[in-house]
Parts: sequence; C-alpha cells; structure tokens
Amino acid sequence: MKPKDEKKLQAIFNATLSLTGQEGIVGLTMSKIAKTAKIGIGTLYVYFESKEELVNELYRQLKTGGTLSMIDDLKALPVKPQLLEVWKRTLQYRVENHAQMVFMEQFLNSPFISEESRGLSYQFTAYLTDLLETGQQQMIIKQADEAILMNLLSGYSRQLAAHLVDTKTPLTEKVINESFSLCWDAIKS
Amino acid sequence: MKPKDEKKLQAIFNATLSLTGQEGIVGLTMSKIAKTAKIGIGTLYVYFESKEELVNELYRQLKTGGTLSMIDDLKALPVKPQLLEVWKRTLQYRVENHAQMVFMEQFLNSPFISEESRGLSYQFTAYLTDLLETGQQQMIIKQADEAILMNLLSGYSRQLAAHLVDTKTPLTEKVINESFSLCWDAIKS
Amino acid sequence: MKPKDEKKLQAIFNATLSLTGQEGIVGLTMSKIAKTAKIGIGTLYVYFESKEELVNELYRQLKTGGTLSMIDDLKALPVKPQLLEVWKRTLQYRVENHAQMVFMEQFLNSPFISEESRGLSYQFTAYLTDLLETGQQQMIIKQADEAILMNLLSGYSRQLAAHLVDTKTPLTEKVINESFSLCWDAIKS
Amino acid sequence: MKPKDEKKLQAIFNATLSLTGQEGIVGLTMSKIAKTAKIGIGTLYVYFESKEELVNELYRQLKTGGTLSMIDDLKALPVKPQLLEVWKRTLQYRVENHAQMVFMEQFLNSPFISEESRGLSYQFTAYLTDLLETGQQQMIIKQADEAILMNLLSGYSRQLAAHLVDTKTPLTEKVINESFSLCWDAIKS
DNA sequence: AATGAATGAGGATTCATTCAT
DNA sequence: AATGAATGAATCCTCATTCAT
Repeated sequence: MKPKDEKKLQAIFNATLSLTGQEGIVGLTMSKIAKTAKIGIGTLYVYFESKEELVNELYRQLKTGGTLSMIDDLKALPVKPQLLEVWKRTLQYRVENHAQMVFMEQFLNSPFISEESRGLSYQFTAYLTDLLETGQQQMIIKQADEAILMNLLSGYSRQLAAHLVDTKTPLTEKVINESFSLCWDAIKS
Repeated sequence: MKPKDEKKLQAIFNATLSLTGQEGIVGLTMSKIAKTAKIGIGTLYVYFESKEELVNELYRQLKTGGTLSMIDDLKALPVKPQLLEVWKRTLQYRVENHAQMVFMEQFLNSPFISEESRGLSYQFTAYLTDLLETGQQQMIIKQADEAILMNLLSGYSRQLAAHLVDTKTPLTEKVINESFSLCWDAIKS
Repeated sequence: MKPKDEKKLQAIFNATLSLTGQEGIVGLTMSKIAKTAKIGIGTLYVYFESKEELVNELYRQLKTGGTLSMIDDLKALPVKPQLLEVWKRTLQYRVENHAQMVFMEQFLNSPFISEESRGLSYQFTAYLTDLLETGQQQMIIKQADEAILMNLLSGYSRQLAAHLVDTKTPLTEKVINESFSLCWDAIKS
Repeated sequence: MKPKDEKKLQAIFNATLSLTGQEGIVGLTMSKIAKTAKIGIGTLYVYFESKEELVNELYRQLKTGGTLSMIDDLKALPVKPQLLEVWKRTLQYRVENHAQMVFMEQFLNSPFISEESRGLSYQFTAYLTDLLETGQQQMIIKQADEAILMNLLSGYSRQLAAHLVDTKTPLTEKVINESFSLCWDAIKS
C-alpha cells in the first residue's frame, strides 16, 4: 500500500462501507467502489493491490480504530462502572456505525479474509475477558467459565444494536440502563 | 419447485450448506453445488429455476424444519422449565447444525433473499416474545421491554453456540445449565 | 423418420409454424415445440432424429404441398389466363398461410438448411420460367432475360402478400386484378 | 453506446455483418463476433451493453447511413428520371452491400428487434410513396393504390438484387435499364 | 499519479439430445 | 411407443486486473 492522498483513501473506504450496507459483500465490485468514491478504477489499484487487500485493510482499520480505541481511558475505573461504560460506548458505536458492523460481519464469513485479519478479531474479546477476570477475583462476578460470561455480553450487545437499528429505535439512556441491568444481573455473583 | 427425486434434492441442499460453510455464500456457485452434489449442472435447473430460488427454498426449509418444529410439545410447560427446555434444544440444534446456522445468517445479508423469505425470520421470535409475556404476567420475569429481554436470549444463544463450535467445546449439561442460569438471572424479576 | 401417428406429426408441424410466427426461427426450441404440440420432448425424438431433420422435413412438406401442388390443373390454359390464375392462387396461398411463408423465409437463411432442402427452392421458379418462355415464343411477353421477368413476379408477389398481412388488408378481387394488371403491363410485349 | 475507438466499432459491425452472411442471425454469437473482430469478448461489452443493443445499433446505422442517405440530391429531378436514378442506386447499393441486406432482413424477423428499430423501417418507403403520389398528380403514373405500386418496386428491387448476387451476375447498365423498363411499364398511366 | 479501455477467466443459464422407465 | 428427468457443451454476460496514455 502506498497511500498518497488521505482523502481519497477515506472516500474508498466510505464507498466500500456504503455499498456493503446496500447490497452486502456479495454485490461489492471494484468498479462500483471506484464510481461511488468518484475515482477511476485504475486509481483504486494505485491504493490497493487487489480487492482482497482493500477489504482486509478496511477491516484492520475498523478493528483498530473502532471499539478497541475507545477503552484506553477506562482501565482505571472499578469493574462495574467500567463495564457499564464499555457497554454504553459499545452500543453507541454499534448503533452509530451500523454499516461498519455489517461490513465486519460479512467480511468474517467471506473468502476474502486473510489469516492476519482473522487474528484481529479477538483483541476486544481479550480486553473483556481480562475485565471479567478482575471482577471474579474481586468476588463480584460469578465464578463461571469466562467464555460463558463473555458470549452473553458480546452476543447481546451485537443483537440489541442490530435490533435498534432495524426498528429505528433511538438508543436512549433508558435502553442502555435497562439492558446493562440485565447483563449485570446475569453475571454478578 | 418440481421435486422429482427427493434424494437428489437433499444432495443439492447438503452441497449448498457444506459449500457455504467452507467459503461463505460469496463463494457459492452453481457449478460447485452440482459437482459437490454429484449431479450435472443442467440437473440443478430441473429442480430450481435459478440460484436465487434454490437458496430461498433452502432457507424456507431450514426455517420451517428447524427451530420452529421443536417447540410444539413444550407449550404446556410452566414458563421457567419451558424456557430452559427451549434454551437447551436451541443450543443443541445450533451446535449440531452449524452449517445451517452459517447459511441462514449469510443468506439474510445476501442480495438473494426475497421478501417472502425475509418474512419467515420472525416466527421463532414471535413464540419467544409470547412466552416472555406470559412470564411477565405471572410476575416472574422483569417488566422490561420485551425486545430488551428477547435480544439477550437470542443474541446469547447465537454467540455461545458459535463459540462452542469454533473452539470445538462439547455442549455438556454443565454448559447448558450455567448459561441458562445467567439468562434466568438476567430476566427474572 | 418413422411416422407413427399422423395427427401427432401435424401437431408438431403446426406447433413449429406457430412458434416461428411468434418469435422467429431464432427462438424455436425443441421443448417449446413439444409443449405446444402437447407431447413429451422424448416423443419428438421418436418422430425426428434431430431439430435439423424436423425443420428440413417441414420445409419439404411445405414446398411440395404448397405452391407446387396448385398448378397441375392449369397447364392447359393459355399463357395470360394461366398467369393470372397462378398470380391469384399464389397471392391467396401466401396471405392465408403467412406463418408458412415466414417459416420458409427464415429457414432459408438459417444454419439448419440442408443441401437437399436448398434444391427444393427452385421448382416453382422453374415452372414460372417455362411459362414465361412459352409467352415469349407466342410473342406476347417481352424478349427480356427470363430472370428479369421472373424476379418481378416473385418479388412483387412476396412483398404484396406480406404487406396485406401486415396491414390486415383483405385480399379482394380488386387487389388481385390491379396488381396483376401491373404485372402484365410490365412483362407484356 | 460509448464509442471509444471508431475503428474497433467498425470492426465489430463488419464482423457481425460477415457472420450473419455466413450462418444467418441464428448462428450469431458474441464470442464469434469478438473473435472475428479480433478483440476480447469483454471489449464487446465495453461498446455494447448486450447482444440486443449491438444488433439494434447496427441496424440503425445501416438504415440511416444506407438507402436513406442516397436520395437527398435527387428531389429536384422530374418524376421519371428521379425514379430511374433511385432504381439504379438502390439496385447498386443492394448488390454491393449484400451482407447488409441479409442482415437487415434477418434482423427484422428476429426476437432482437426493438420497437424503436421497427419504426426505422418505413422511412425509405415514405419517400417512395411521396414520389409516386407526385407522379400520380402529374398524370404519368397509374391512379392505383400506392401500396399496390410501392410493393412492386420494393419487392422487385429486393428480389432482383438477391438474384444477381446469388447467380453472381454483374449489374450492368443493360440490367438496370431493362428492369427499370419493366417497372415503368407497370406503373405508368 | 490518475485514468479507463481492454481483456479473458469464470459464473449463471439454456437447450439439443439421451436413456431408463 | 411415449415420456421427461438428466446431462454438459455452448451461450450470454460480469468483473478483477492490467497497461498504455
């Protein structure tokens, strides 16, 4: 990759996200991306060697620039408030960046994904697992297998965000608190 | 659909599921399906008018023959045992039929899905919503918005099953009970 | 060819003519012929070894059963009345059997035509040439090259019949007489 | 149509005409056209969206660039000399451009023809009808129905040209004059 | 660096023909 | 004799990628 123009790069990524939202990753073609990004097809190949590279690069950017980046300032908080804040931010991010979520999900099941990209999937999980472990050590979270706990949080968050977007329900404080309350009741010891 | 040979029809569906599991719905081609099902490409078009029809028909069959069919005998049970049994069966079904789950998920985000197929998505949800409502009337389930409750169950179940398959963890009674215990703590009033 | 059932054979020919009239010889398929003739595709191959044979056979039948058969009783007439009668019958035949005309024309330009079929094209022409020659010997027809005369008659007849069918104009005595009058003025010496 | 390279466009049209001449419009395939025009199949689709568009576009070009364009300078001539000149030019054009004539005829009976293309068919006819009407007003042409007159001219011209090409007879002045003489005798009052 | 015309491998679909019933 | 399911070669068309400008 030899990014020359940051604006063009963003236009390409935005076009890719927008098109995936509309027709799914199945209908994604290089010429549509170029047209939507208002550049020539040839130019696309100046920025990315192939469709596969484009799509993996976008995935990497979303992973590192997305949920992962939003937790750095929270690590000092106690477990429950930290979890609430993570819950809130994650829901917010997922609702506000639905196109990104759709892209990532479809990408994970596509033949385009590289081994390297697949590795990225688990970094946020790792953070959450750590947090839950801390809670268990403090005796405030159930002593169940971490995967059992983790999957509730991540699966619920994913599904709820999708539901809110699908039904165009706004993400109010009430929804955040009610849903987090369920989570907490589920995992607290 | 003009099913002439039930065995061939099943071979086609199995081939489609198997291929989707390997390369995702993006990599699904008619010739691969035919080759995997050990029939001629032309034969595929004797059974289905197009790729779209094939894939929608398979989805319909999975929806009506899958989770939906497993709940008829439970409706007499009290809410909590009924929910536990549904939880158990759903997890079991999802773990044992992972290819089907992957197919359905990818299909929902593909450009192949017809309006009619999209309508099928919500029947199991409707059953669960009913059950939760009954629980609320009996004052044993939280008075939260049903979507808030529903999404926890469905999102968790989906994620947990995927995790078990991914990590090749067997679905033991312990896992079923522990995970259901989380669910129940989350939604009980 | 092993014609077993004359009715079925005619049903096949009628279906072929009807379909050619609707979509041209380009859109002619064996399965459409079978469906229109209300027989199984397999049965078609009991009557004809191939599409090519079917279509050549039909052509032969039209040629020998059509214009060629209508002139036997006229050969005794004097030139002008004979020509008028041929003109009349030919126009009538062409207007009433337009589907046949379309089929023959398209067939002549298709890759299906066999050498043998191509030979059939010229029998009617030969009769007309003879008749014109007789007229020339009797000094009532111009001493021009026969092809020059012939092509006027055949080209005009073809075009006029097509025009009448196209504009749904009925073939009245007036039209027959006026058009023949033109022909006669053209070729008389 | 987005003509990028005029030479390539002409190569495509020439290939199409040549192939139609050989095997008829039935045997016309996109890959044969590409191969004959010495371009890639994909390139064909840069110039034309579909086989149908290609073939309709060619028809339009032949119609507007062919017989229609050859009559502008004649409109000042008196009726008979004008008709003779049109007769001559039309014959010449048809003999010299036989592939075009075959293509247009087959195209008219193909399922490819669009409504728009069908409309083009009648412009030359309209010119001739006008000319004949003028002749009728000047009392030098028979007062017969114009269609009766028209079809003789057009049908004869078509047939004669086809005959000349078929028998490889050169189009001499003698042929032109003799045939026109027949026409004139037919229609003069 | 930017472009888009050119390319052909690959995908969906059709259709003449075969063959077991 | 009659049938139509089964077949795959051949067709139309798409799309990732290249390359000359």
